[in-house]
Amino acid sequence: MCLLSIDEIFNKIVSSRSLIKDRAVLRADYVPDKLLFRNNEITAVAEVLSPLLKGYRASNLLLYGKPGTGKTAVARYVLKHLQRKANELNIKIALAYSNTKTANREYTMLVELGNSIGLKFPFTGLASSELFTRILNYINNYNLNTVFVLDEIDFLVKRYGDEILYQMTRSNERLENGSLGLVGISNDLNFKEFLDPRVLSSLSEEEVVFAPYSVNELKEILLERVELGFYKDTVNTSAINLCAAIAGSEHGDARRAVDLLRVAGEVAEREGAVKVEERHIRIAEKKIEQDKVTETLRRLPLHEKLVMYSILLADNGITGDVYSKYLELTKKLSIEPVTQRRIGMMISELDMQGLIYAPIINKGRHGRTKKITLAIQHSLLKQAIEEDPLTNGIL
DNA sequence: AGTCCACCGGAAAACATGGCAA
DNA sequence: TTGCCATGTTTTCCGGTGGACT
Repeated sequence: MCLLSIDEIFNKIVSSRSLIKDRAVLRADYVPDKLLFRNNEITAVAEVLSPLLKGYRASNLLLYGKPGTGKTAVARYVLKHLQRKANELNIKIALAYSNTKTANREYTMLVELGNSIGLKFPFTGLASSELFTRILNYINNYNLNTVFVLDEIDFLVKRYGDEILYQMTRSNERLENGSLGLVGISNDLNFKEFLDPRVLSSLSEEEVVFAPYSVNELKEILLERVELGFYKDTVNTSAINLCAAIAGSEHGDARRAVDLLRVAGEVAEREGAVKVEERHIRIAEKKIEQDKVTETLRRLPLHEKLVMYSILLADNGITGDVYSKYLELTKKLSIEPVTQRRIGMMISELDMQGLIYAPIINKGRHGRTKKITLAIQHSLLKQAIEEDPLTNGIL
């Protein structure tokens, strides 16, 4: 595996010219001092939130647009400046941000929001409604004008329904002091259909729609990042163009463009290149895809990993085959198997995550089941199994 | 025309986890 | 502590199903 001695590795790194000057600038969540091409949006958001500076409640606001169109960046940007201004004027406001996709549970989201306005909560054990009541009490007691930014709100709604949002939109009626304004951010343009009309009308008191960046705009954004993040003359112009073109062809996604650029830079550095070229972008494109899969696999719970491996063993198998392989594996590792019903659910989940294909097929006399195949490279899966101390016993 | 396979997927019951209040 | 509660996960139970086969 390891062909180079550790010394050689260090030497190579030291001697190779570094291309990247400031890695942080090249991360997708970096918020620049000046956001390009989003002035209208910034103004709109700032106007909606500005009443806070006078001690009034801010209207609820819905931001939507495709991924990587700057919604999160604009929200954070405005929040940052708002907080700064409030400090300057010595006005007490509380601003909280939560990404409901990474927070992934209603509970975790409330904990995050509570924490960032200064509350402490236990990890588990409380009802969500209890958490929420506490948050409201806190706002009430300290007379805070508050804004909650709920990023990727469509995720929350699709998974857990809009009950919690309903509570939130109604909370101003429960508050005697202070206020709670909501900023919802959604990637999905159709997610409104999932909302109760009462919630929708309240949440979208104001709306800002984010249009995708054009290829030229992407190019400008990349040029700025290159300027800040790379040393002079280390990125080929055609590489930048390619980067912008790739991201542009996928609904003008700036996040993707910046990710591509960073990874390409790393690839080029590692191979000791003098410049980032087009081919580095191509390599980066593949690498990002693979890393995403590896990361998803790594995060999979034990039994789902076993299911994945069972699918590999029973290639082209149907649910029954996969389940019997799975039983063998659990026996080998001497752990308790779960029921086939549960495995069926896991298979559906893995299918939704895009790790496997599991269409239902009819074989007439021979029943009705799912035909299951892996949707990822087998080697990546093997690697993930190997890495995990809980599963490497089955190899 | 009717049977019957091999599982799907909904619903509810059972179990587990962890805070709270007394 | 102990009993209680809410939440989340897994099991149990079971009705449902499209088409190859008789």
